[in-house]
Amino acid sequence: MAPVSTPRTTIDPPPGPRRERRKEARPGELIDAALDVFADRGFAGARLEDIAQRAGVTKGTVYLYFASKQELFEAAVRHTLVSSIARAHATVRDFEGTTPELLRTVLSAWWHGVVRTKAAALGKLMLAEATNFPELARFYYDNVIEPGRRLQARILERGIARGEFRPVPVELTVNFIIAPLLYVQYNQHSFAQVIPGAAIDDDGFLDAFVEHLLAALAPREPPP
Amino acid sequence: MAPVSTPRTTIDPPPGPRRERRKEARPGELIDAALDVFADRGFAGARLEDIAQRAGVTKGTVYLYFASKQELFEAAVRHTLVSSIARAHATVRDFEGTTPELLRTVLSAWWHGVVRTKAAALGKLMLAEATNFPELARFYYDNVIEPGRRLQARILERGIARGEFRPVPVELTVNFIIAPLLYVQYNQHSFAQVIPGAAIDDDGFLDAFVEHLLAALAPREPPP
Amino acid sequence: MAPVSTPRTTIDPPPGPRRERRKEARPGELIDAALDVFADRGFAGARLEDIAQRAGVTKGTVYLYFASKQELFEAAVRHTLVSSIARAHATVRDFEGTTPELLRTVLSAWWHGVVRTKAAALGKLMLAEATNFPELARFYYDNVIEPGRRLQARILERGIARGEFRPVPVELTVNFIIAPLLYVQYNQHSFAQVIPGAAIDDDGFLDAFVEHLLAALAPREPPP
Amino acid sequence: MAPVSTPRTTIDPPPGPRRERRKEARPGELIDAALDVFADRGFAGARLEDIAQRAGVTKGTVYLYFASKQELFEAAVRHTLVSSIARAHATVRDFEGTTPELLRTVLSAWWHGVVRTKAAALGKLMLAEATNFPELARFYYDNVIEPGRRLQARILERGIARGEFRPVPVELTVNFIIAPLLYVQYNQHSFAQVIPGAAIDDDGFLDAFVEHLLAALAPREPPP
DNA sequence: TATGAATGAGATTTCATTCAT
DNA sequence: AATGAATGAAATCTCATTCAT
Repeated sequence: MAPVSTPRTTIDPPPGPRRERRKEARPGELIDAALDVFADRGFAGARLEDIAQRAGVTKGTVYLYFASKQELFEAAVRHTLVSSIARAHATVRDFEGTTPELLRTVLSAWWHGVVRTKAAALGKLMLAEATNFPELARFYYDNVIEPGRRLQARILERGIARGEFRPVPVELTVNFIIAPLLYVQYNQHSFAQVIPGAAIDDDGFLDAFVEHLLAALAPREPPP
Repeated sequence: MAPVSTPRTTIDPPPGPRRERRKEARPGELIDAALDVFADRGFAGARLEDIAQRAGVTKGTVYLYFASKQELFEAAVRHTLVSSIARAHATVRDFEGTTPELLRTVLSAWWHGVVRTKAAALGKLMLAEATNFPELARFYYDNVIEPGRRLQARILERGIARGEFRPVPVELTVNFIIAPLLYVQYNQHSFAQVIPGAAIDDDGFLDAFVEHLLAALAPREPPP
Repeated sequence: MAPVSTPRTTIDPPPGPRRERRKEARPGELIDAALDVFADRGFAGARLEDIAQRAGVTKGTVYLYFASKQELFEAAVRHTLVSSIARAHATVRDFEGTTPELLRTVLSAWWHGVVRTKAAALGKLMLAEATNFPELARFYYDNVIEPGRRLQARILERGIARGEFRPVPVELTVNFIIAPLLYVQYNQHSFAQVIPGAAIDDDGFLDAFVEHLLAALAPREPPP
Repeated sequence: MAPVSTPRTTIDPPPGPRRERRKEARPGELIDAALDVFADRGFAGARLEDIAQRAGVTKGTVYLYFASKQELFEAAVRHTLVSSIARAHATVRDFEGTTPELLRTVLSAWWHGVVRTKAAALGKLMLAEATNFPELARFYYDNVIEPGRRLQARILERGIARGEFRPVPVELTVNFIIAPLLYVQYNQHSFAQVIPGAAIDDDGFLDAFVEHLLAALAPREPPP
């Protein structure tokens, strides 16, 4: 039962020019490559060499842009986040329809814009490395998890206030909304990678989930 | 579980009492220690030295019981999950009450018997290492995830058949049941370790969740 | 004009047992080897591998006893010093003869006990590395240079007080006493190593120097 | 001094003005910077990057003028010492005053023209690197040390011959003249850099030393 | 059975050197 | 002539594994 002891397949170098000067593009390319490898193997399991190779450079080059493996890791996490946080909030603020519609819209955005995106890998990565990188974990928590929870909380409160949802304990219910999507997201970058049957790609997932949620949140009929 | 070269994906019955009973006291301590450290730092990040120290022995001793770091890892995973699965299935088979009660019983067992237990660390660990240990991931999937899902599916089907639940897409709905508990379980061994506010200890969690589920699954009032 | 690009002559391992357990002796052996190599090549130029090999172990072993190259360096300097400082002071305190005799005695002790000893290498080494290791330099200065100067100053003062030496500016004159011996000491571990003619082994050196000093310090004949 | 493969151990006359005059401005700045950094950190410890930066260029530029770090090192050593040697010899040959006056003149020239000059750094540098660069050491020895010693020897012989000095063993006594000045020179670029109290700046140094020497060399009063 | 000193392969990191621009 | 991004060899350091005791 061998671990994937790194499929050290020596990839043939791309046939392009060997020394390409890309000062502008490099950090981004490195961060992309790093995110992939870190998400795959974890921080300790990722080798600088693999990251460099995936970015099409040699080990030394990485150190022109990042002072250490750890700094590269943090840069990868931070950079990937920053670009995907802002998007979500705008949606809620200005929404004018019913709250069920709002809920569906937000979850759909997450499902289509994150869960199956590269940025999704970050979730599992941070979950796995939180204890090793407490400060980074805090950063992630403050900028992703907390805002995400607040977003859902606000939706619930809106629905309750408008009589579209029954009164529920908001903080707890937030978990029931967040968890299933996260579950799929984690899975996608874990078991689903190595066990074909484990993937939950079903396009009906989102519809079923929204339906499930709305059923759970629907105001109770007053007894006649 | 002796190191065998033929990969097995389902669990053998626990081995009858053999001669080497004394020999098996040590491995247990090692496995406990290993689980802690692996869960904390991941496979690559865990140092044999730390594991040995936590078990109160020296590095060399580990090799008297496990041929390699990897075998120790696999043993820790296998050993820890052997026990708690079969029990649950029996519960379902023999349960005589209503399905809502059954659901509550099973989730309560999970919540009190796993989520806040040491074994819970395993979940996050396997999630993080699945891509590095495909065969172990398969083993875990076959023995934990799949059975767990089947268990929930059976409950759902029972409820639907008895008219206690409305008809829902079973396979998808299973996710909505599993995910919140897993979410808490993961959290407990990740962010909650380093960010005080992140823990979800609320004792009301289970009740609220069951209530939430039952609301979502309740049969619809027939239109008058 | 090639540098001695490290005569990387792979020394055959000594025929003794390959894994020898010498916990007690190791640090000393390593320090000895380190002092040699550092004195030869300087801190940056010395390779851990060379030091380890000279001590008859492998690289990894060095790290069982010293946390880093720098710590090994500092340990080598400190340890070698400690053992050779105390000796000198005792001599002066209890001396009962004339001051010229005392001077001869002290210089002779230095010449025979240090200049041609292994510890002598330290002098050149610290001279070369002082700017790279300020704290260590301070330690060396406080424990070797300063005490050495004070020792000579005391001798001068004794001689002047007893009318055996003419009055001279003590602090400055100390330099004229110390420098020639240091000069030989430095040379021995520098040019003399690679240029045969550069060695100053002459056994007459010490006698000539004492004679020279006494002439310089002799009280002037009062004009008749 | 062009890089030649045949090692030469004595200095050629400075090359007549050639075509590449402009090209030689840059090397000068580089050599100055190199001398500083090499003297500070030693050969192995000096980084091309630092040298380049101090010279106000980038690393790549260094290689337009010197084929390697080592060649730069050799050029720095050679270039720096070319100038000041010949001058001194002329002084001795043509001096017309008393030998004590000659001694004072020569030592004064060294003190003011070298010891506190940038070139002084070279001394410590060569002392430290002699064992790493045997041929360069030989070059330095033949062109600096040996001539320097011969110079002092000639002065001593002149004094003895003219009855101004008492008969002393010339070769040995040379050491007693050279060493104190070298000692100060070394110090200036070593301990004095990091330990304020260690500097020997005293302007009385030279006077005291000459006085000391003359006392040691003064012809003995014939016993009455 | 247990130890822990020792090993050595492999990882990260540094930096002299190259070379396209 | 000059740059500076990129390379890659070599150094330091880590740690799973071995083995004499």
